[in-house]
Amino acid sequence: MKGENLIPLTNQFLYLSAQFNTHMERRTRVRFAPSPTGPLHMGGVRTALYNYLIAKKTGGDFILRIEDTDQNRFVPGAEEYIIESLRWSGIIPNEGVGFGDGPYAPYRQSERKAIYRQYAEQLVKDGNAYYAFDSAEELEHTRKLMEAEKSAFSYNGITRIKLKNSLTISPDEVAKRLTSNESYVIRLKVPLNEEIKVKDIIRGWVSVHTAEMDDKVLFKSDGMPTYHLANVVDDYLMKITHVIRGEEWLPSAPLHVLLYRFLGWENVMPEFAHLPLLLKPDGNGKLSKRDGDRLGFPVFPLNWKDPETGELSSGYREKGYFPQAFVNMLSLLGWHAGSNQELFTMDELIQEFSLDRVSKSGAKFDPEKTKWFNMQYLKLQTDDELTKLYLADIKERIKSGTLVFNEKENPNFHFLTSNTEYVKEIVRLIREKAHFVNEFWDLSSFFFIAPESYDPAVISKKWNENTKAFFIALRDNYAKTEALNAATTESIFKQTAEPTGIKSGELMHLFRVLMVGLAKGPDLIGMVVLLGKEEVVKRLTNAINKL
RNA sequence: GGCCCGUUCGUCUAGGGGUUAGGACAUCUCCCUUUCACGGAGGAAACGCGGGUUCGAUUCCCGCACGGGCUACCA
Repeated sequence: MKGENLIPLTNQFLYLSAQFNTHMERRTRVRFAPSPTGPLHMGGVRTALYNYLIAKKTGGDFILRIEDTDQNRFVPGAEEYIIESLRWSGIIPNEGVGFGDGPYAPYRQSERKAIYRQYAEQLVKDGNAYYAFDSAEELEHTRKLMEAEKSAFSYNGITRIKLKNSLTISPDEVAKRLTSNESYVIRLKVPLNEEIKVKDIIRGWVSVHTAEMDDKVLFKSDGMPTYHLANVVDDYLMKITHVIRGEEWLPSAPLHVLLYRFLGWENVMPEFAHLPLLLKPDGNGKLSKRDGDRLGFPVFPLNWKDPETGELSSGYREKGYFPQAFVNMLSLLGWHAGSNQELFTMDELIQEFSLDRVSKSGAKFDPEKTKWFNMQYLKLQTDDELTKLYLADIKERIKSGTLVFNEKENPNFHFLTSNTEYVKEIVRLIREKAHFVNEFWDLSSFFFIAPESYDPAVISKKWNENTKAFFIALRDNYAKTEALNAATTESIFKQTAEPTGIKSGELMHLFRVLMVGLAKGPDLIGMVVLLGKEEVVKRLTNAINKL
């Protein structure tokens, strides 16, 4: 964010365009490139979001590419999960797996398998890579041996001359091994004594000496490329202009720079931006699946059921979060608009977002603030929208059988729970008390189901012969009234209360408990009016008989 | 261990050579209210440490400490 990086991305881009013809007229193209090894983590959603925002801001393209080069780690359903997560979050790629093919299809690396080999072989031909025949077991053995001597093994410029590869074996022998069925990998030949510099939009220049780098495998013995090769090749082929990814990739960025150089693509190399990590709320370290289970908040956008263990991990969607709240919260984990604004629509995010305001340090995730965000979005909904959501929630509760009640005591239950107007009135009374729509039920179940018990703390303290007499009188007076509206409800209450000499606050409190069973809830008068004369009289009678 | 990255209230962060170091969540107090929330007002709360540079450093530089990431034929 300092020095040269002060120039905003877009300006920086224009600035570069003026200097290099190769950058001229390059349309912004970014990609989100997860591997389908499990459910998409919320940190992944944030990465996707930042990519999306940059694309939209610059009128460019946002691509979803599936990096499934590791056949061993494939998890069924993971790809669909990724697609569904992005869709729910409103982060919609305009090209890629699940979102329609663009001009660079296919977007699944396993389907691009044939493409990578030629580049790996080109690298070998140019002397920048070599065949290596050491088996995984042999290398593992060496690694263990050196570990025992408290040093680390690295396949690099020093060790490669002692290992089994095309640099140490005669060309004839190599040719023989290649044509026979012996398995081999292709490794990058990292130059001996060089400083590799990577320019990162967020961190500035990062440099690493080649002596610290190892000869990474580019092409595996199963015929698949590794991440490094596939990533660079695809980014080049798909004309990616900005690589925006998690910080865990920063250490391998110099390797990627080397690859661009050796492949002759340095002039169209994308710009890099390595995002700070999302950290667990307590202690330190990367936010992981375990933390959600342990601390009771979702780490994933959607529910996920592990196909092997059957273990269920909860998602923001199923917990009742609005996708907009989820995205808004995510946007602010590591980015700041520079103003005091915290609530952003997606359009506003597109407008305001820039990579040079992304912070460098990891952000501890705060589940509490996430709830606050959801409440803010709840407030933004209309009564009608919330009614619709509440109705759906009730239906779901009935369907799942989590809602139990006495059918005889509540003959109107099904009528009430499907009465849109009635439910809307309830929503008006309780909406301000909730952070989530799924809290509505607990805040208002008494509108559908008459109380069967009464808060004992209040009853034992305030229920006596005098108050009982009052409520009998009140019941009778209400029964005699035409209808209960706010005015009559209140005036009759007062008229009845006055002669008793009991504080009306006390009586109100008791009245509430007799109506709903609890010592808390929405406005009492509003509640009574909504329940209606008949129901109020019935509930009073019930209470008088029971207590 | 090695390499790389980072470090402002408990948390997310703003800021930046001279500021009463700002905001938000959480927390506390008060107000609103029959209650619970919501809302409003206010409070407590931070520049990791040591050296430089400078008239002056939280801000710039260097060390250290601490934290994190990477160190696979995983991404």
